[in-house]
Amino acid sequence: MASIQSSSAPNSSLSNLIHILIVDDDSTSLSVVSATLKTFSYKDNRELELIVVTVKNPFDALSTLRLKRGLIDVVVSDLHMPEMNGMELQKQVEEEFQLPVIIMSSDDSKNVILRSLEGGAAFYIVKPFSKDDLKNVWHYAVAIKTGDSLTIKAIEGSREPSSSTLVERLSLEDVNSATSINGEKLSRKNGRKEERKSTREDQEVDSQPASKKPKVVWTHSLHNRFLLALNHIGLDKAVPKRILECMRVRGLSRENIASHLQKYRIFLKKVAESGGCSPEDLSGRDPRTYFAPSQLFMMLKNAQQEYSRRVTRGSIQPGRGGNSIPALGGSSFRNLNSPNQQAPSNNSMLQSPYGQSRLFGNANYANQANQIGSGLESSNYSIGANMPSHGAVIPNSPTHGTSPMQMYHPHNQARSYLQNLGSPPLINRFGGVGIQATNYGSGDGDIGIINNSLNTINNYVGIRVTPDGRLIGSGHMQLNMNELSSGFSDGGHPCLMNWARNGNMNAASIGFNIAPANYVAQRESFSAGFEGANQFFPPAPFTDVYHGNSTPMLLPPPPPPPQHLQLGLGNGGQNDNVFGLMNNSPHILGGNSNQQPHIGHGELNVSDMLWEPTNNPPAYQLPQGVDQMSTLLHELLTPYFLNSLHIDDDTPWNEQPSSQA
DNA sequence: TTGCAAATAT
DNA sequence: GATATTTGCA
Repeated sequence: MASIQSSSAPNSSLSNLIHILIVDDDSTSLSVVSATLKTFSYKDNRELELIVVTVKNPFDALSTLRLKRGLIDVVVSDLHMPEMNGMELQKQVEEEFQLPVIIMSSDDSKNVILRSLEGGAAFYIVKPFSKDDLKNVWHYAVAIKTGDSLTIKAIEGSREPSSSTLVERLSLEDVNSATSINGEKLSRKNGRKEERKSTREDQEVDSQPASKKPKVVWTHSLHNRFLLALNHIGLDKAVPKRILECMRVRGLSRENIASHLQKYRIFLKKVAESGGCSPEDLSGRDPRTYFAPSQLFMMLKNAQQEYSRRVTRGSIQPGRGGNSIPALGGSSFRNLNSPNQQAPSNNSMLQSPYGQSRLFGNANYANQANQIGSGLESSNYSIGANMPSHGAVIPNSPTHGTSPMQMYHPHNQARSYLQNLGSPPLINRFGGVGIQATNYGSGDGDIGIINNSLNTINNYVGIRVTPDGRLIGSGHMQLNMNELSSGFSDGGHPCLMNWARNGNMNAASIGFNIAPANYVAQRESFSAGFEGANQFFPPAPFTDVYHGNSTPMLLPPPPPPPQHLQLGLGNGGQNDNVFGLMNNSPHILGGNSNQQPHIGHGELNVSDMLWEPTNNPPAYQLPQGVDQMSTLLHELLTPYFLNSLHIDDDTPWNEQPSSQA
């Protein structure tokens, strides 16, 4: 029943074998997938041998899995099959074998895709697939076999013997071939894997629970999952238990999460207080191309398409001073929605948030050069992150008379999220995180242009922004917008997020710039520096994507109650004019007022924005360990964290991610 | 349950 | 010695 084809000589050791079971009633599809995957395994310099097992119906798939219990690493299944559809198969496979199932189908309807992902599909590829789609499958399989997912799997012990063998025999070449970061790190990584291995081995061999808990390594992908959970719940409401439920990672304990949450909060606080990273923290790191974890692919793809669609159709609202600012809202962070926000419907992803006074998480979809980097133009202000533009540098020059047609079109974007996997770093493709204001200060026409400066050397988390376009990372150096494209640590490739090489939790270097539009108009700066083969992260649609009620991960709670006003932006939502609050808030969050002097007229300070006006008591109490600055930073940084992940990156989250070969 | 901080592992 | 993670405790 099952046809087994090995991509190379059959005598290689099990450690180098990747078994993929492909299930499809269409034999053409079977052979295409099979053949394509094999080409990847041929090309893969990790010397991994691919064993493809193809079956034509789900029942054969199940019996093959039983027969080869523990041998198959990944299942790729067609969705629509006569006897049992792919999702039913997935359910069974998950239940019985705890194996990831990738769903493929020609059905590209959002509902189906999301349902599949919610149901637990590892990811979803739409037929006819491109080579890159299948390359992803390959990468995923490699990740499953060698990567971080096994970190947790090793702990949970949910997989069968052979997989432990796989883990144990993790080849060092895998790690070494990953990239040339530096020898020290690599050896450390190897060390970790070895350690993991022995932990698992001990447990298995002794078949008694170790007295000590195996250490959880917070890999990038695990951290990513954590961040997703945080975003769904809202940082202010995220407690370990809820995060745990949301993350749904077997083997991960509440304590693990509590600890990590603690660490993450410390990180945010540190960022908030320091205003960013020190140059030493950031220098010398080379930006990498990152992939997002598999489950994000489709959501992001959908979101991106949706955003493309909306932007293409949407109006471009002119900013003041004759500059047009692409306006596109859509908060990725539900808890930051305007208090007046209505609950998203199932298709809320499709809802245009135009005209709503979102506060954060707005996304712009910037495309070609000369589009304004980011920000939602609303009557108030917004902080947001741009959608990535496929292959385009996104400068912050304002768009004069931008036509919607200049915006990104979904047609060529549709698959871009999967394209370039494994390709060398491309140019900066990200729009910025930023703050923009149209009602800034006295309302005399200043327009906040967001400038997201992401630079591993001389940018900081720029908390303070000045109207003349300068960024002042509190206590640190100023950033000249013209320098944004220079000084990157790796041949000029901008880098968005970098964790400190030394393991410290250092912030991404993100700069905010608020400047009068006409000023910015003369600038030539990037709106952001973020590179990667897979720049697709749209922060906004995340929450909106979720609906239904099956998978917690995909099912955020309903939007916050109206009284939930985030960020201390005012007075219970009655007045969204944030900037009216600016001048009466000299405080710096965390009490480090010595670090950030009072900002006078015409200057903006994020802290100011976050600070509750003294005559307005906070609308709600933030939980312990969460402050407004942390919340803000979380919102701002998360998209970048998420975006900077390799699908198979098992680098600990606070280390520099490894790069794809 | 949570978050903090001490203890322990790496 | 510095960090990351677990564990104990209020």
